[in-house]
Amino acid sequence: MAGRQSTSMPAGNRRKAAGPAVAERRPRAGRMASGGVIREAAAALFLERGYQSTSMDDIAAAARVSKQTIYTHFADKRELFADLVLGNVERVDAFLGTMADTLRGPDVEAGLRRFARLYVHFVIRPEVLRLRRLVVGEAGRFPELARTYYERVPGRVYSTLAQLLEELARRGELTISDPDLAAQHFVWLVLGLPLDRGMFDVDAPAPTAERLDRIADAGVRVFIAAYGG
Amino acid sequence: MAGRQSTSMPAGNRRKAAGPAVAERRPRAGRMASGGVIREAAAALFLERGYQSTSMDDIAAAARVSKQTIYTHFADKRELFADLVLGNVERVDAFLGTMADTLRGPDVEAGLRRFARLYVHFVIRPEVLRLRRLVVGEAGRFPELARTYYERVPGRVYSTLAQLLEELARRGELTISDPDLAAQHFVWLVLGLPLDRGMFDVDAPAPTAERLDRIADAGVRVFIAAYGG
Amino acid sequence: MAGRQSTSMPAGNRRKAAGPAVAERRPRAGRMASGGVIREAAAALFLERGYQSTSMDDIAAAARVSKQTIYTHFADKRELFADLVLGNVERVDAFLGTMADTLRGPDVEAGLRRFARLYVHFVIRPEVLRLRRLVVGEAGRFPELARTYYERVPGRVYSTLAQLLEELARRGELTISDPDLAAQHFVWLVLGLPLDRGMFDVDAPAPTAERLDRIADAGVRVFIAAYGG
Amino acid sequence: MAGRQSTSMPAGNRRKAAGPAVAERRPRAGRMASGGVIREAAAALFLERGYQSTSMDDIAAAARVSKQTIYTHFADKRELFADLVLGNVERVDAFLGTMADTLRGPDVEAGLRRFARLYVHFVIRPEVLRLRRLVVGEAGRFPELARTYYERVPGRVYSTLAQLLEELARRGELTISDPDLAAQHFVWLVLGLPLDRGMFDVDAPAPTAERLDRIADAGVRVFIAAYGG
DNA sequence: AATGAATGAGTATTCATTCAT
DNA sequence: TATGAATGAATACTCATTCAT
Repeated sequence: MAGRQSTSMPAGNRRKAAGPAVAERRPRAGRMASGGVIREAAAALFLERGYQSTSMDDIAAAARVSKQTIYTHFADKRELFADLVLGNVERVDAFLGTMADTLRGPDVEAGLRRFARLYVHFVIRPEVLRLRRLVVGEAGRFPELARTYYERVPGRVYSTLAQLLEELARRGELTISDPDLAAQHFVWLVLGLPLDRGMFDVDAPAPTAERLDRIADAGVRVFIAAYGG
Repeated sequence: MAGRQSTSMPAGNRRKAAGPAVAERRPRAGRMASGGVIREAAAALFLERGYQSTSMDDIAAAARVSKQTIYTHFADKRELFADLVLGNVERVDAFLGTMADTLRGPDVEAGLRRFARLYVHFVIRPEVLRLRRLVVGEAGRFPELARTYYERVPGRVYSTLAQLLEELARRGELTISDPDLAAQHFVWLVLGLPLDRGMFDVDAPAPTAERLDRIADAGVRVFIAAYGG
Repeated sequence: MAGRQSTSMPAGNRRKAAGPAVAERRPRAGRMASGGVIREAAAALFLERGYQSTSMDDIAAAARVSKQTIYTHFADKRELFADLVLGNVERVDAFLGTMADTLRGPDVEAGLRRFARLYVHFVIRPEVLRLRRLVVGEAGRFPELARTYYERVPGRVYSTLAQLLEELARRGELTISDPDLAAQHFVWLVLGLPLDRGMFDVDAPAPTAERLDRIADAGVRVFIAAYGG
Repeated sequence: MAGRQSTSMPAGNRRKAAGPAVAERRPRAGRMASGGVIREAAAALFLERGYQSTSMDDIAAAARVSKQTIYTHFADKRELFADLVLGNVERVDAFLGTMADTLRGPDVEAGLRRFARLYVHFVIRPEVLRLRRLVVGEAGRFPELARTYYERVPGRVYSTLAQLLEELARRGELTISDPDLAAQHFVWLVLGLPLDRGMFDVDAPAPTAERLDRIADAGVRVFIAAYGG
């Protein structure tokens, strides 16, 4: 939004007064970065309004770019959407690293608690919830994309967690027969309540950090009762 | 929901298959019952294609009714959607009753297992998953509706379960300090894995009954380890 | 206004008369000037059929342009209508200049007679009457527009006339205490009869030039009897 | 509005036998008055929103009557409109009588002044202006109706006035060669300004009674200057 | 006389995408 | 690389009118 055109001309009647000289033009600062600008504009709009309610015109306007310029960078609307959904998958890597670090330490339960808290706070962020809603809601239209998102984003957390749990089991810190299942139990004990609520209640204020911590801790307690020692 | 049309044809592409004779047209008697027909047609299409991808024309065609007839029964498209989402809420009652029955019995763990299996099978049905995806995906456009759905459908299961667990605790069969939280733990231990996967993977074949049972049982085992006796 | 299309065909039903070959289609060059074409087509149709009875489809067909092209040039139907009503206001300027010239001369009554004849002929033209009917008829829907039209078109004539009359009074040629009122008397003595009839009788043949001149002269005679010397 | 039909019997309900339980029915208080109720509802809506913007549904709702009941009383929408426009023509008679009375008296100028005031107040009433706008605006769709309205309503005033003026001229009170033209001059001297403004400015507050009287008096003064003695 | 249900044609407006420059 | 102009098909919703009861 915000002060959208540097020219002082009352936007809208540019049509006729195209201007004589070409040099005078070029209002856009960076010129080249269109791709990124478009990507960001599209992402913001998709997350805010959904896929179908966001038009290419909206995106072009938000990116301050002509519609055709979008098509220079992206084949079609689907691609723009796929870019939003899968474009930041690599960011998960960072989280995966932190995850391992968090879990490490002499006190297993404390480690699990640290990770549980980290994870629930991460997932409950509004933009993550919105993306999740978006992907789920468009799963009918983009089945492949939804599946891929699942594998690449939460799926990688699950499998990494399973590996780490298995390691702890091998070290005798936990008693686990099926590490994948155990990972699922851990995740849903911690995430189930706030994530489910968050998916349905759009306008609800996010739970407070304290509440999230308590939920995480309670989940870990149950997990330890079943898999501890 | 309910078997909407005895014909197995995927409503909507009738246009081409107009039939051989023109005389064959107008099979509908002329009066009555349109409301129900429309409701069912709309429900089927919404679940199949989503809200925005289903047009009023599609619904009219599927219901074999003129478009305006839809508008005599429903104020607008939103109302038709709300009808799908909240129109069958009372069916939950039946489930709630069964639920209580299922839990009853001398062996607590066996009761929980029966319920867990019942619940997971219930929730994993394709039409339930589709409705869930639909509501979540349109939560941005229909926040109130999504919230209401949450309260009336899964919410009622949660609170009923919490009551039943509390009762068991009072009878000394379980050790529970926060029944609502315990109910959430139970639900997500059992449902988390298949529901999460089901939400994202549209085309995936439903898990086999055996697999679901095993998942349910495993969840109950963890629950008992934490809350048992 | 402006002779809009040289073809005498009643624009709009070209569809059927598509011509023999398919290659013949798309006669419009491809670019440019659409704005003007649309404007003219819309004006002609609005004047002929009225606002509500003219559909955007009609306009698009008459302008030989796709419907969406209309929307790239004009925000909505209202804007197209406003363009017709206020788009040619500046043409009044020409008339205002002529008006002053006409009135000038040694013989005041002769000058008034010249102006009266000019004015009545100007106003009684079918397209002016149609526009007047249109604006009045849509005054309920476009109150602001009707008010503006009144101020900018007849209103400017009235006030210019008042100024000129005041000048004549200052020179002792007329006796006028309230120039605005005198201008109104002049205008309605001359215009009242033919304009009122013209507003109601759509199909009536326009009065002959002689009849209009006689009406104008008679009006001036009354005016002079009251305000002369 | 007022019961326009002199027959007190409900048009034609003999066809069917009354049936056994006729007394029990009668949900509507007045039963018979549907025609009138519809007429009034339609009139109010047409005047408020215009012809095209008033739907038969609107009228049915406002009259608290089923849509089909409207069609029992009126052939179609046009007839309902014609009824509004021409249905109260006979009221002009009352005005015509008053008009003659008003003009009578020893002082001609005073009589003309009385009539001028009466007339301008009559015509400037909002509902009269609205009807006039409506008829003018729909003159394209209902040319015959507009012409008839003109003849029957203002036209009768004009011709009656012409007769009365001619009589005065015959009595030597005025000097008039063309009574019809003189009547037009009178009418437009008095009405021109407020009627023209009133037609275009929908929302404008009606002129005060004093202002209208002053306008009327000024018009009469000009008329007398030209046609007096 | 009155109704509730139904209809087919039509309303303004929006869409993702392509073309010539 | 970027654009403004153009498009055809689709969108939700409305209309005056008729049918069977």
